[in-house]
Amino acid sequence: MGPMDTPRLDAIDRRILRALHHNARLTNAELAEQVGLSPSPCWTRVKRLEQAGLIQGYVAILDQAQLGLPDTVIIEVMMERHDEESLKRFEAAVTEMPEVIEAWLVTGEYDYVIKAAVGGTAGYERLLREKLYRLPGVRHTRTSFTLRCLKQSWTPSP
Amino acid sequence: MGPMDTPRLDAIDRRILRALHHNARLTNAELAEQVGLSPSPCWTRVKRLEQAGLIQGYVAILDQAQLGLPDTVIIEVMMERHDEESLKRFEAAVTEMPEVIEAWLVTGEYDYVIKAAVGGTAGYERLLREKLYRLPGVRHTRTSFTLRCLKQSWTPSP
DNA sequence: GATGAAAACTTTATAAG
DNA sequence: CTTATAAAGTTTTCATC
Repeated sequence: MGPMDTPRLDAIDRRILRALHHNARLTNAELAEQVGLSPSPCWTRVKRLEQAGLIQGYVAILDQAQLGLPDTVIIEVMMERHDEESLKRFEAAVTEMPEVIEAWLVTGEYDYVIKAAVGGTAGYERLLREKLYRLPGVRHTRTSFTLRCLKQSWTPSP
Repeated sequence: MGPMDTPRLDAIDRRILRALHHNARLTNAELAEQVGLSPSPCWTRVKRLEQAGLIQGYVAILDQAQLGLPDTVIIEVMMERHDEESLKRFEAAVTEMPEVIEAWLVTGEYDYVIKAAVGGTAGYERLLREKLYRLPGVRHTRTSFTLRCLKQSWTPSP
């Protein structure tokens, strides 16, 4: 089930990836038709792509506004101390927060970039004051509120 | 098919969302078992959640390294001019770039935040010099290379 | 909400061209 | 690769408790 050595991708593989990236619930028959193959080789290719780890999984995309968290914020975090201990604790805590959608260790002026879903400025303030700033080692943060999403993909276009 | 008025979510709805957020290819029978319902009411709820727009879609998650774009960068962009015309052209161009995974209009010092997948520093330089800086109206950018992903979700945890 | 049943379709495997 | 076959499982609808 883990990643194996990278297979070369031909045009049909790319069409399969694009189709499933767009709709993960296509049936094999529908997919085969879309990519111009008969069902049986199509099925073989999908299994090969899954086993090669190229397809990592299938997820449902939910509406975060209807889940009560309509606003997306991007928070950059600068740490005071950079010892293993502080960073590990910070990372573990951030990973556990349900409003955190994405978190990266990055190069540059700041140490981490976090994308979170919150309910307005009140929800943001709560996240910042009650959660992030209570974690030891946080020196400074800098936040951008998102106003509009221009593009949201879940992987680069195949 | 579009979003309707928000239904209240009970505990079972949340379990359905969590399960499908984790694996969008569960069969209705498997899902029903996981959430403690028999298949037919489970199926009715899923359809209701889809029609309410709470489930926006189902996507396959692909391995960007195997697609030839192993590195993720976060690029903040400051514009020179903020007239409708310049912004529209910029947004249209960014949206079309296959390496751009996500792009937001934001508040704060910069105007846009873009997440892109590139092949190393060479791929990044190409994106910046051959694509982003050729767009009219771009004054300045500031990039963080990501070193490690701590968390990657596709919506906040239900 | 649960259950059960039936028809249409899907998955998965295999065989043969 | 294609077409064809077949068994097992799944979806979807509908009737009934």
